[in-house]
Amino acid sequence: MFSKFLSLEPKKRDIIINAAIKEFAQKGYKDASTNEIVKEAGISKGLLFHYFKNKKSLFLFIYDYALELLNNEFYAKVSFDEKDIFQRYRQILLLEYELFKKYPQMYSFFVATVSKDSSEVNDEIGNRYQELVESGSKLLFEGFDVSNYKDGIDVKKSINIIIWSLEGLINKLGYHRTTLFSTNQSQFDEILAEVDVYMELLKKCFYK
Amino acid sequence: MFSKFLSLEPKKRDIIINAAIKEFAQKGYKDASTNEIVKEAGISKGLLFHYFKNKKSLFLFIYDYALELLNNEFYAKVSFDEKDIFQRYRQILLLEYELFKKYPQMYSFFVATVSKDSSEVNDEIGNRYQELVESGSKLLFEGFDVSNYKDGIDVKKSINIIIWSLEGLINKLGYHRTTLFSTNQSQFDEILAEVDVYMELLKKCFYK
Amino acid sequence: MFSKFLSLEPKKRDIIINAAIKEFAQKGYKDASTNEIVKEAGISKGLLFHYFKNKKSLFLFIYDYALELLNNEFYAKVSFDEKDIFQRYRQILLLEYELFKKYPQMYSFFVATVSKDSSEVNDEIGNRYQELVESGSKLLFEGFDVSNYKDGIDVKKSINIIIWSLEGLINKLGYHRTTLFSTNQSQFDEILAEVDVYMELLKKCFYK
Amino acid sequence: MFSKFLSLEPKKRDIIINAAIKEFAQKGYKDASTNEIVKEAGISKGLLFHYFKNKKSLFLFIYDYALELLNNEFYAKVSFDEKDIFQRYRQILLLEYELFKKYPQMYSFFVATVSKDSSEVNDEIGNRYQELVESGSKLLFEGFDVSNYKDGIDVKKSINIIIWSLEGLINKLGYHRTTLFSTNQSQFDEILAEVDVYMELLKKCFYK
DNA sequence: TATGAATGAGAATTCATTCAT
DNA sequence: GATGAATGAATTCTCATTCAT
Repeated sequence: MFSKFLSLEPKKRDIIINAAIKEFAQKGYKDASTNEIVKEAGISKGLLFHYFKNKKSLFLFIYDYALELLNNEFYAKVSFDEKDIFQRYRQILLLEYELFKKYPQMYSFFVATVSKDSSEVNDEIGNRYQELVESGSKLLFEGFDVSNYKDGIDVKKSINIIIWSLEGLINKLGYHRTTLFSTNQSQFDEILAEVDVYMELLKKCFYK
Repeated sequence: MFSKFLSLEPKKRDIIINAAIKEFAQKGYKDASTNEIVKEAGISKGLLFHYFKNKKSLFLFIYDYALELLNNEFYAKVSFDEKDIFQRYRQILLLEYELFKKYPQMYSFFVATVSKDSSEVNDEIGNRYQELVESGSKLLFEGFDVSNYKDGIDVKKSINIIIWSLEGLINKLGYHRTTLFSTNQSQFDEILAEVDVYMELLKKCFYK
Repeated sequence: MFSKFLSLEPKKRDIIINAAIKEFAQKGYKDASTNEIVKEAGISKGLLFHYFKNKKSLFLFIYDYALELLNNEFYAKVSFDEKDIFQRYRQILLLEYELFKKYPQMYSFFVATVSKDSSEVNDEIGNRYQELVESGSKLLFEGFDVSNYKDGIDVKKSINIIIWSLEGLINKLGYHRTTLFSTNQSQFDEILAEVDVYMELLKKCFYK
Repeated sequence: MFSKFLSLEPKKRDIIINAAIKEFAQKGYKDASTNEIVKEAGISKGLLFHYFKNKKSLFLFIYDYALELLNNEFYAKVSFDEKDIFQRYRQILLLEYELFKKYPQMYSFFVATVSKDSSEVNDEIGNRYQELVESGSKLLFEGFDVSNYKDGIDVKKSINIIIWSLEGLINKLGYHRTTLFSTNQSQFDEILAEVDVYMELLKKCFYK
C-alpha cells in the first residue's frame, strides 16, 4: 500500500509526514491543501501522488501513523505500578508534556481531526481515535488502591470527580491543551503546583 | 456597516440570518457555501453581497448576532437570588435546555466556530465568545451562600471542582452537548437524576 | 437540466455549441479539453460549468443536440413518394450534401463518437445514434416499386447490393465522407456523375 | 534510430512490442499509457525511454512494424493464380480469418489507429496504412479472367460492385470486422454461406 | 543497461465575488 | 433593490519524460 513511501529514507519521509501533519492540523482534512503540503515539504506535486494514491489515502496514512505514535509514546509508557490516583495523574501529565514537547503538531492534528472531521473521511477513520482514547482512559484510571478511601464513598464516582476536576483545571489553565503544552518549563511547573493544590483539596474529600 | 441589512423587514432578515447560521453551523466558516445560503434563503447571490461586503463580513455579523442572543436569552435570565450553588446549577441546566430547544442551530454554530475555527476569521472574532463564556461563568458561579461550607475549605476552589465535575458528567452523558440537548424530555430527566446523585456526593465533600 | 443554457441568446449559445462540437469531433470525448472549448468559445472556464454540471453532461447535451439535428435536417426531409430506388438514393445524397455543408462539424462529431467512444460515456449514449441510423436506413431504403425488376431476383438482396455498391463508391471517392462533403460544388457534381454511371450498370443487372 | 531496440534479444523485444500494440489497440494513441505498457512488459519506465525517444516514436515504430506484418502475413500469401474473382475473394476471406486469428491485437491496432487517430501522430503516419490497403486492394482485385463476362459490361466497375457488395455484406454480418473475426469457426462458416448466396446473385448479373 | 523517484504542465471542477441589467 | 451570468484563481490529480544511481 504505502510501500514506496515507507522505503524512503527516514529523513525525507519525516519531512513529508511533518508537512502533512502540519497542514491537516491547521486546516482539517477538507481545507488542507496538498499544494501547501508539497510546498512545505519541498517536493513536487507529482511526487506526493506517487507515494499516495490521493489526498484521502495520505490523510489515512497520517492518521494511523499518529495513532501509533500516540500509543507507543504515551499509553505504553504509563506505569501502572503506581496505585495512587493522584500520583498516577501527575505521571500522566508529565508524560503528556513530554509527548507534546516532542510532537507538537500531533496533538493539533487529533484536535482538528476530531472536531473538524469531514464526512469524506469519517467512515474510514471510524472511531479508532475515540476507541483508543476511551480504552486508554479506562486503562489510565483503573486499578487504584482504594483502601484509604473514606467509608460510604462511591469510589467510581469519586474517581470521576477527581479526573473531571483536574481536566477542568488544566483546560482552564491552558485554555486549550495545545496552548498549555506549548508553554515553557517554568510555566508548566506553575501549572503542576496549582494541580497539586487541587489534589490536596480532593484528597481531603475522599481520603480518610 | 450593516445598515442596509438591518433596515430590512425583520421577516426577510431572519430568513437570511437563519440560512446563514444553519450553513455555518453545519460546515464551519471555510466550508460553508454562500451558494447554499442564498438557495436556502431564497435570495439571489447578488443580494447577499449587496448586504454584506463578503463572506467574512457575513460571518462576523452572524457571530455577533449569535453572541447577543446567547446573552439575552441565557445569561440575562439566570436568577441570582438562588444562593445555593447546586440549585443554581440545576437552574442553569434547565435554562440551557430551554435555550437550545428554542435555538437549536445557534449552539451548533458556536461549536462549529470554536472547533473548526478557520485562521481567516480567527483574528477577527478574537476571543469574544470565550470572553462572554468566561465572564458569564464568573457571573453564573459567584455570589453563593458559603455559610454551610466546612471550615478550612478553599471556597473558590471547591466551587470550581463542583462546576468542572458536573460539566464533566454532562459531557460524558451527552457525549457532545449538542446531542445532549437534542434528547427528549424523559432522557433529559434521567440526566438530571444522575446529576443529582453527583451533587449529593459533592455536598458530602464540602458541606457541613 | 440545461434550462440555463437553453435560455441563452441563440447567438452565444451556438458559439458554445460549435466550440464543443468542434473539440469533441477532433479529439473524441476523453481527449477533448474543456479548456480548449472555452478558449474557442471565448468564455471563461467557470461559465461552462455554470451551464453544464460537468464535461460528461456537456457531451451528452451536444450528443442529443446533434442527434435531433440529424433527424430534423435529414431524415425528416427525405421524400418517400419517390418509389424508384436510384432516384431515392440520389435525393438522399443531395440532402446529405446540403446537411453537411450546413453543419460540417456534426458529421465528424458522430464519426468520432462512434469510433472513439469512451467507456465513460458509452453507457449513457447507449446506441441511440446506432438506432437512429439503423431505423433510418430501414426507412430510407424501403417501400420501393419493384414491378420493373427482373423475374427470379431476390429483391431484398438486390437492394442491399445497390446500397452497398453506391456506399462503396462514395467512400472510395471521398475516402472519408467527411472529406467528400467538404469538397466544392463542381467536385460534388463529378461525384454525382460517377454515381450515375454506376447506377446505370446496376439497373442493367436488376431491371427488366 | 531504433538500433538499440532492434539489437535486443527477440524474446524481450516481442514482449515489449506486444505490450505496446495491446495498449495502443485498446486505447488509441493519446489515451494509451506508457505506464501500462511498461507494467505489461515487465520493464522499467526508464528502459522504455532508453529504447524510444518518446511515446510518439514508440507508436510510429509499432505502426511500421504492424504494417510490415500485415504485408508479409497477408498480401504476400494471396495466390494470384486464382483467376476467378469470386474464388479469389473467398481465398482472401479465409486468409484474413487466419491472419486475425494469429494476430488478434494487430487488427484492433489498425482500427484504433484509423478511427481514433490523434492529430499528434496523424501527420507522421500520413496515409501509409491507407496506401498499403489501397495498393493491396488493387493487387488483390486485379488480373482476373473476364472471358465469361457478359458483353457490354464495364469490367472494372463490375469488379468494384462485387467487392463493395461483399464488403458491405460482411460488415453487416460482423457489424465490425473485429467482432466478425473473433467469432468461432461454425459462425464463420455461416457467414461464408451467406457470402456464397450473394456471390451467386452477383454472378447472375455479370456472368454469361 | 536498467531502475524508478522526481518533475511540472495540464486536466476537470469549485466558488467567492463582481457587474450589467 | 434585486438578479444571476460571468469571472478566474485555486483545488485535486495524471502522465510523459528526465536523471541520478
